[in-house]
Amino acid sequence: MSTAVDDDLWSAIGDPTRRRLLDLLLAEGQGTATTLSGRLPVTRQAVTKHLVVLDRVGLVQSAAAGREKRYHVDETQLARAAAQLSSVGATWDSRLRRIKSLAEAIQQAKSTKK
Amino acid sequence: MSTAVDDDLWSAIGDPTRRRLLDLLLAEGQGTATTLSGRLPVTRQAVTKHLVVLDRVGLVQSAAAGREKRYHVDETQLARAAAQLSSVGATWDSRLRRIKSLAEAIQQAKSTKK
DNA sequence: TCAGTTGCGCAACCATACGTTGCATTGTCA
DNA sequence: TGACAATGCAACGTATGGTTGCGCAACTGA
Repeated sequence: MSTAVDDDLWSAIGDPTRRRLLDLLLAEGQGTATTLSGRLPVTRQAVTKHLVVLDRVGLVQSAAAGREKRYHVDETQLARAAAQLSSVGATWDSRLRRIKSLAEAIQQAKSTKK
Repeated sequence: MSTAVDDDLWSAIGDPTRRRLLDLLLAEGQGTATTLSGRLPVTRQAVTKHLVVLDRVGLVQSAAAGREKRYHVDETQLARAAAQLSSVGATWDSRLRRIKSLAEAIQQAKSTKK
C-alpha cells in the first residue's frame, strides 16, 4: 500500500514550513528564497534548504533570472501529491467505516440472541 | 488556512513508521510495542517512542492488560486526520485547476487577439 | 515457591534534519 | 568602478528517529 518512493513525498510535505512555502508559491505564482523568507518566520537560509528539498522531490522548479533564482511549483507533481493525500485519507476513512459497521453488526447479533 | 494545532497532527502522520503503525493497528485491531515491532524493521524501543507520539496527539490509546500494554487507534481522531488529508489534497487540487483554467484563458485571449 | 522467561521502561549514544549566525561570492546599477 | 542586494557555503545548536544495554515487574511452570 505504501511504497518507499512515496516516503520522500510525504516527508517533503510533512514539514509545516514546506507546506507553507508551497501555499505561498501557489498563491503568488513564484518567489525567491529572499522574498519567501520575508513572509515566513524563518531565515532565508532555512527557506533555501527547504526549497532544495522540494526541488529534489520535484514539487518545485527553479529558474535563474539575473542574480535571483525564482522558484515555482511543478503543477503536475503537486497534483500527484494532492492525489496521494486524498487517497490515503479516503483509505483510512473506508477502513474506519468498515470497522464501525462490523462493530454494529456484532452489537446487532448480540441483542438478537438475547 | 493551516493552524499551528494541526502541525502536531501532520508531524505525527508525516513519519512513515508511524503511518505503518497506524495501518497495522487498523488492520489487526490492537497491538503492543513488542508485537508491532515484530512486523516492522525497527526495534521495540523505536516503536514505543512512536506510540507515545501517536498517543500524545490522540490518534491511539492504550490499555494495560497484565504486563502488556495494548494500543488501539482512536477512530474518531483518525477520522479527523483522514479528513484533514483529503481536505488539503482537495484544496491544492482546486487551486491547481484554477491556475490551469486561468492559463488557458490567457492563451485563448492571445490567439483571439492575433 | 522460586527460577526462568517475557514485556516494559529508562538512559546513553549516534545520525540526520531543521534552524540559526557569519562570511564569501556574484550579479546590478548608478 | 564602487556599493548594494541576492545567493551560496560553513559552522554550530537542538530536536528527533534510531540503536544498544540494562534493570524491573509480571507471568509461567516444575
